Amino acid sequence: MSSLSHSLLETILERMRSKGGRITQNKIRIIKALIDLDHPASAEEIREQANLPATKIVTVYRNLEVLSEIGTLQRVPLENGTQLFELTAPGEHYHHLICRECHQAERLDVCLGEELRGMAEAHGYSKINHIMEVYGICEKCDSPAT
Amino acid sequence: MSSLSHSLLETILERMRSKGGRITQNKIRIIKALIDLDHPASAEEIREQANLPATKIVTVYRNLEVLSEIGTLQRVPLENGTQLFELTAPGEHYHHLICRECHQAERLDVCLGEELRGMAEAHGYSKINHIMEVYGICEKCDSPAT
DNA sequence: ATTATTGCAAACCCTTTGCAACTTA
DNA sequence: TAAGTTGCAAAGGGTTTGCAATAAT
Repeated sequence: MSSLSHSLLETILERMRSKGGRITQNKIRIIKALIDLDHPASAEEIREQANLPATKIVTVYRNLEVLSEIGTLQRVPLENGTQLFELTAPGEHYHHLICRECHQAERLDVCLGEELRGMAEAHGYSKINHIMEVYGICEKCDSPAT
Repeated sequence: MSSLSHSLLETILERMRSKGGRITQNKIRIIKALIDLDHPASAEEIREQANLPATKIVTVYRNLEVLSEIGTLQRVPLENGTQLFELTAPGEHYHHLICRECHQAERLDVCLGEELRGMAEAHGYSKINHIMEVYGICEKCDSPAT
């Protein structure tokens, strides 16, 4: 009952505390930035959205790592080998449609999770997860340069 | 009729020639190595399989790039942000079940290509492709250390 | 006080690039 | 011999690490 009244931010902060972490302004702003962005973004974009120009990018990465450890961060691979970061509800994950030019990303409502888990287990694998991302050129980027 | 008698190696060499490329021992050995490996591998593993200890890794990358340009190379992202390379029939692609410890990878017989293309086009995207990879721990890596 | 967090700077890893020397067709 | 390929060496880009200084509980 009490947990139902918890926002995602509060839930995350609680998880951080319970593993011995301390709550800093950086952490709060970074989590809020991820919530506001609501789509995969680079560490740099996250720092900008969090309005933390003085905070070093190392620190952003370290805080993203903390989010990853408590199971509430998804890493989204791009075709060029870099990655974006996205906040998820603990234990959840998403799939996206990503423009390979502007990196705009929208969530897709498809997931083969159950099927893939079944196949992987049949092959003797454990601790299974998966990624699925769709890449293309969005309408905006496809229109003739003006 | 004539093309039916072409092996994948010959097909690829022909494509290379027709775009002005020259056929070197490096190219032949790298392609053969990819065919023999028959699963995603790193540039370094490919050089080893090709038995080219004297060939610089730059050259391997450059030849992989050529394969990519003629549409017969797939890049497989790992969770750690690096990538593996795999030969495909021109225009084809695969999905895999990959051990996140030993990087052993097997092909999976699933593909949502059509559905995803439809969804992406409905969102106004063009030049669509996608990745899907399943990660886990294989039986070998999961058994207690001996 | 104790322990986590931050900055600094350098290292890291894979990959790419510029340029000159060398092959291949 | 003209154009593609290779090696060399260095740069690149995103990410990580060690260490000392700083800040949160």
